[in-house]
Amino acid sequence: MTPPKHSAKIERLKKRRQFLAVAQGLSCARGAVLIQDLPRPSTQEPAELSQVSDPIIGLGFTATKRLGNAVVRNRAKRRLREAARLLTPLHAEPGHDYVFVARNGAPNRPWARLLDDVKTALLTLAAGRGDPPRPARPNQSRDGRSGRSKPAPSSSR
RNA sequence: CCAGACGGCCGGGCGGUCGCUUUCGCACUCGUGCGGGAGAGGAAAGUCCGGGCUCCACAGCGAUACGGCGGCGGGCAACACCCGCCGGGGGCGACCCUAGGGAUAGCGCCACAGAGAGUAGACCGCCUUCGCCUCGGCGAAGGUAAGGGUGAAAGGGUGGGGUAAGAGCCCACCGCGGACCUGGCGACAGGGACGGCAUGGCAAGCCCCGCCGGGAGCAAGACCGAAUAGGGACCACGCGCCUGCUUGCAGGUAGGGCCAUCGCUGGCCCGAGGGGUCCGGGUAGGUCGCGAGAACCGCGUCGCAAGGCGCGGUCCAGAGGAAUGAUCGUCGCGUCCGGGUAUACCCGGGCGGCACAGAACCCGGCUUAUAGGCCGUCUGGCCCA
Repeated sequence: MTPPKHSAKIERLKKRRQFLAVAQGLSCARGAVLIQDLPRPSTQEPAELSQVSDPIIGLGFTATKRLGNAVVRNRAKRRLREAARLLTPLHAEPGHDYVFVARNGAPNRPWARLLDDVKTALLTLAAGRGDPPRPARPNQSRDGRSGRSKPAPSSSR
């Protein structure tokens, strides 16, 4: 195992407000997972914030009802939680909040592929190349994103 | 052995590695570490009934409205549940199904077809009389409702007598109603003097009868309670001028602001406050509610059973974006392919094959979903003895 990049404390996001806030940040979809990323709102004074970045990573996990019944949703979130436990010490940015959204295939995608999905998504976000948030009440004009420099999503097979 | 009926049970096993929640013990740098224990279901589901619990409302009784229930007896805290029995229907049978009170309390409805569908009716027919006439029919009047035809249903059925032809017109049996008798706690069953065909179906159309029923729900409810804003009390400081008094308040005024701008006039508003300490309401948030119970497991006993009683033993999830798992190996099962000879069976390999489904305050039920498998009792066949 590679040594962790940092030893940031990990917190769980628990309130609906927190999830809605992170949804305003960058996002990146890879395979069976969509990850949203937002720098943490500073709870300290600006002077204190400037010295060292806030050493906390916030994590949240979501699965919509579209994915399946409660058993399927729980299984998807558990697998994402396990993947996040293994990979966030290596690839996540301290001082950021992440929300892992389960997509189709999250409950039964081969474990190695799911780990790869999470890893590449985290790296893409760390490089600041995620997608901007969708408009709040969208008509979903899908040509609005066509020109963006987004790598083709790895086709799930 | 085959086909089937009913009842009960299980619903992946084992082992690595890494984790989560909680509890106990021990450490210490006091929130972490180490060790031990416990940690989803038969439906946790749907949220359809019945309760516990909490808050709100409420003198008692009756009536009305609304909703629910509806054979009888028993069980239960209670029920729309369960058990046993009765009536009706289905099956060769084991068994299964059954919204099963009232149609002489009243209203309403009975499509289509048909002459007629509920104070019955007469299309084809049948019979009598009369008339005409080509002697076989036609027409008119009347009597009928057996037969045909329509329909889910045609105002009892079958047989006989009777008659011009017929008809409960009369008779027998069946059916129907039924005083009463017998058995049963009862639903009901058996018999039945007598009546003499009057009494069709639908109550899942309205309704009538009997019984039951306050409302909302753990987001119930209780407690703690930050920042900010607002409320109250007290303290000291300050507050142009006038008046009043209950001596810290009220009214007026100088002054200021607004009504697009300027002048005049008019209207409205401000016209003493800020600071400190304390108090109470309340938001975010947090804690409790929260699991020893109509509990579970044995044994005994009563009961056909549901279940009751007695004795002994056990402690059995408590999360909160929501733990109870993730992953790897192996075994088991299923399926596909190839081979051994075709069935049975065996060997090798593949599988992104392994049910329905996740506690959310807690119990008792109901309903619905469910791959595969096990056990028991019974029924109908076939073979052997």
